[in-house]
Amino acid sequence: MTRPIFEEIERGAEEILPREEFRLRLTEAAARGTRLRVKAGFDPTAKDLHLGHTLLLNKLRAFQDAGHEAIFLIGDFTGMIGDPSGKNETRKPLTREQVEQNAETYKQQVFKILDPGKTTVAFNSRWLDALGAEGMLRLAAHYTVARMLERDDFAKRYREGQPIAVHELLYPLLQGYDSVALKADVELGGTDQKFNLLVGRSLQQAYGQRPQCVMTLPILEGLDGVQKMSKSLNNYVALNDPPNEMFGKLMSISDTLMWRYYELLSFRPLAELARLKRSVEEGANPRDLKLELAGELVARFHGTAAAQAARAAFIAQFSQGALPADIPELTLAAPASGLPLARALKEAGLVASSAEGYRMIEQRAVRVDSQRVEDRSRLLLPGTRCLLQVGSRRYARVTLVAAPSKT
RNA sequence: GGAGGGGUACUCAAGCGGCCAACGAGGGCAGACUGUAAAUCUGCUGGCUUAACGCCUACGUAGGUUCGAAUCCUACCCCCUCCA
Repeated sequence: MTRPIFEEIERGAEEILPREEFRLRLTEAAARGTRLRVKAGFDPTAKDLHLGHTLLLNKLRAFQDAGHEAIFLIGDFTGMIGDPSGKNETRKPLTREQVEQNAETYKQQVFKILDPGKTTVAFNSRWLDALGAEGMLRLAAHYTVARMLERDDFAKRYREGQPIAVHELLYPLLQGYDSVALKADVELGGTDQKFNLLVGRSLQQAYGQRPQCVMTLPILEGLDGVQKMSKSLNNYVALNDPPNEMFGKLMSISDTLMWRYYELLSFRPLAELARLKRSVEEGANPRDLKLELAGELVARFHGTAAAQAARAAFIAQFSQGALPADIPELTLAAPASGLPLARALKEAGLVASSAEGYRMIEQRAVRVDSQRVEDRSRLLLPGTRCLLQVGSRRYARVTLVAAPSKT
């Protein structure tokens, strides 16, 4: 019996529709030695992939490992139209150049997870450009307004009198048509994509294809633990984040969120997660598990050595109060009478303005050579060299040189 | 085409001639507390400066009235709803 195969593929999925048919197709493919075409679409709006995207990518990878074909679809065409986001706002349309640039960055990043040999990268402009007005209308004829308004966010906005642009109603059709063009067997997406994925299913049927199965995956919360991880909310961990930064971000999540990340991002067996939870209930410090989690994820994208180094640096800096290793070195010009500290902070890039610098000093957040400074009129004299700190994360080492006399 | 409503700082949202750099909430930053957290409490949150005063810029855009406007007037731009 091939039941263990189902378990591995289905792990972590929110919903599989229809599940029986999904299993049937897996079984058929195994029996015939064919590969299923598994599609996941990405908007080319964000430049950098973040951990939220990896839920989908990991699942694609799982399909690949089971011998199937992953189709990484970049929605370049729809990206240029402008896409309704989950927040009931209309995204700005992107230019062709932006889209191409973003797509290129995507491709470089996805292969940190996907197996290039079993991946097809596709752009939906290839068939959507060619669709034309006639094709668009024929496509639109396969769906009704009433059914389109069944989608949760459309229904809500319509009910509350919020605007819905017509092209937003067409967007799911285009996404669904992607499945037709690709002859997808399975489509993956976040739970917020459920409706769109199902549109693909019915369009395939309308075009005489065997309709795809859909698998939805949970939406990953961002570092704030509340809203979904996204670049625009600045609560994300990008795959491109340098190891130390990635480690630090992961350590800053709440204990509650840590468990969520363990469940969704860690590759550890479920039995082990249960064991870890028990150990915390028995008094273990969750911080130590957070170190483990951060280590696992950093290692996944940067390698084991980098993960160990990041962990050591983190402990040194925050647990033991050591200075970080990579403090920027700067040289600032100071008049003979001295450079006001607040301005030095600004010029060193530690604060956005000297007004903010003064505020930081008043709030007892500023240290010079590790000594807290509360005197806002403090001057830094030329010829000196010192370490500036704002809060516990912003550092700079500056050398003051005499400024050429201005007048 | 007609009628009505609206555009305020990162977001939401008050203000409707001076006390408004603009209530409040969220977010962000900092301090205390800690496990680096989270939660909680406190403070800050336009810029140039500063002991403080001050000055400049900002309430869709451009003008105007006024000693004085985010608040009144005019024109324009944009958004939303309803009717046709």
